[in-house]
Amino acid sequence: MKPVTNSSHPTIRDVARHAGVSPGTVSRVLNNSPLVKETTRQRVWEVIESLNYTPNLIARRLSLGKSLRIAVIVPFFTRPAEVERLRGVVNHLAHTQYDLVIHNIETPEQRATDLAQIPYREWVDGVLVISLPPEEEFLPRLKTAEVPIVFVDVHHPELRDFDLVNGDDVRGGYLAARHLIDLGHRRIGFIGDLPDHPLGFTSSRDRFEGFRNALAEANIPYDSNYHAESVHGQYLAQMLAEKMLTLPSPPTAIFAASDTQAMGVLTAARHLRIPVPEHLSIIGFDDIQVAEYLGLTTIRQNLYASGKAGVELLLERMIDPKIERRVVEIPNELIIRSTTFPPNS
Amino acid sequence: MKPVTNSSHPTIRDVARHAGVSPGTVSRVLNNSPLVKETTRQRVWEVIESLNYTPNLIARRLSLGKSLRIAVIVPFFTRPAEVERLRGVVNHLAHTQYDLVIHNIETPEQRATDLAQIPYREWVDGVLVISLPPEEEFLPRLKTAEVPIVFVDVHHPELRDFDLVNGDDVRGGYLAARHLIDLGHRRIGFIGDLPDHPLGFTSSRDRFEGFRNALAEANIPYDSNYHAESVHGQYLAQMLAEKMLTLPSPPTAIFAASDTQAMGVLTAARHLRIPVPEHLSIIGFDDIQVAEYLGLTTIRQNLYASGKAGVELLLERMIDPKIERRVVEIPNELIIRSTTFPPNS
DNA sequence: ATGAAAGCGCTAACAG
DNA sequence: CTGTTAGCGCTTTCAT
Repeated sequence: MKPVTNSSHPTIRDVARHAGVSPGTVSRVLNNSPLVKETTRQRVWEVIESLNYTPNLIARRLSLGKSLRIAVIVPFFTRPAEVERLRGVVNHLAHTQYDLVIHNIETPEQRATDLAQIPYREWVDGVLVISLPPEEEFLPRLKTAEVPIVFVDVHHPELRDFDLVNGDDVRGGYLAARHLIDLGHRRIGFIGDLPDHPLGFTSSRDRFEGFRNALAEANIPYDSNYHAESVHGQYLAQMLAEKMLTLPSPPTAIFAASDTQAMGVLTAARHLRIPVPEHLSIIGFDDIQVAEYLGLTTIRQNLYASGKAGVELLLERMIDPKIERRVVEIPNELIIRSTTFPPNS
Repeated sequence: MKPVTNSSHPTIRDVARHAGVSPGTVSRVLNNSPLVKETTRQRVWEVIESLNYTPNLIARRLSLGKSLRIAVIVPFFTRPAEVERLRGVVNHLAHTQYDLVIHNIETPEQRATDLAQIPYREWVDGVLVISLPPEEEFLPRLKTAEVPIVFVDVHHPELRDFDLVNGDDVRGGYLAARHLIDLGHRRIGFIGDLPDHPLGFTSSRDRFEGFRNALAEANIPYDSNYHAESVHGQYLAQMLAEKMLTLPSPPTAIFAASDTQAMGVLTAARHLRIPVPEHLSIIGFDDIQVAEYLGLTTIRQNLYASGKAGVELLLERMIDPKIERRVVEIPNELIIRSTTFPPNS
């Protein structure tokens, strides 16, 4: 064959020839084997540098039987929250010999093919799944996968055997509601995602659960008028909020399951000329970048840390698959800014 | 050797044995070679499926002498604008057999090592450089690189030989200033990045150039009081704006070289209780996602399209390195929202 | 301490 | 149409 090989690159054999040693020795030098005479090592290194030789990673991978790659499977990776997690992943991985392959998932079909095939077809050494609950039918395959898999920000009862990195959405929702209740609010609305998201996201549902817990604890009865859900998005949240705020007895505070949706609520208030926070308190979730600009009170998740923790767990497990299973919890934090205030009526 | 090979994977030889053919034939089947009998093809496919065989890409790469990977070198990839470009890249690449390796650059040192080494050490088949002007000393290496390199959003006089995808920042700046001038503004401020950015970004400078052109064309003299620069960032832009707006004769409009900086200007106006747009018009650049929420008038760059165009050029050149050099221009567009208005005085 | 040689899984030239 | 074979560049036993 005549491979379209990257042309003029010297190979390990060239180095060996120039240094008057065997390829094996050069390999040993490259891998810092202790069993090579100091003078030889020197000579080899000199040749390596004069030839500007760099090992071919692909050959190395094949020979080692390792791909030196990890895959990250992430939905809508341009969303602010996912990007921040990814940054944690990318930056941490930059110090290692591992490559990152990003699989962006935007439909259930994509998830199906990627989750099912990646561990096999792509020959990766590890997989990081972010924010993406697996479908039931793939669970068995995942459990018997030959490569380690770590889940970040996915809550699923069947993941008891995997390393996990999670924020506590239930607790986050509780913190948000608690804050409003402590301020004196009793009529509190919730705006979140539909519970049956095609990709099965659970965060909105869990945040709502925490929210309800806090209300129950404060003996505030659940009122379905104060509960609205739609497909994720700022504009739809705005519609829901406008409806809720024109109720005969509107809420004095609204908890949005994400900052994006909180922005929709802010717009609704502006349209209806309801002063925030004087007549309406608003709290979001995530603490995405604009939240600070908007002065939005919110629940912060340390997204960068969660991405970083995910790779760390994965790399450790790749080194030793038998270590005990770990669950890392990334704590949420209430960030009080200027959209929450005691109720006015 | 005893490679930690991905354990139980069948190889091409297993398939061959089970199908009673040679590995070569299996390879031909896999690669859709026309020179294989239909019945054989069928039989081989059956075995492939029953064995759940999938080819080892690493071996394939080594044998082909191609890495089937492309590298993208991008600064601060979490910035909204870069993310959007990346999405164009990732989504377009998902349909191909190529992997993406992301190199996030945040310092000149990182750029130096990555730009210099990637084409060699990493064995990639192509490189996409986003928003990152090369340092002079690396230009020769880039020009003689063995792999195709495409630059997206980098303006540099020495890039005459490369495929390029660019927005026209000068024209964008012109459009922005022109819009303000057409509204009747004469005292127009500019807030942008420092011209000597360590990574050599040129966009702010070019936008300013277009801005000045428009002013000159309208016979508005340049006033250095209305010109302020600092390190990129919302808060610093806010400081500059506050200073500019408390001048004895403050500008009636401000052009910020990015939406992020425009947000700083908005904050400054709010602090100083200057009504926008009645007493102060503000126009930004980029049309990042929040711009719409804020009602910010801005210059839109079609970022997704630029990322996509970048990979397309790259893939085409990888197929045929001898095609004529191309320059794709992604047009800017003035998006008028509610932060610009005729001057009030 | 070093060389020789086999092998990772695949492709492609060559022969038939 | 198909089998055989060499080889991609590297690592790692096994000898010496």
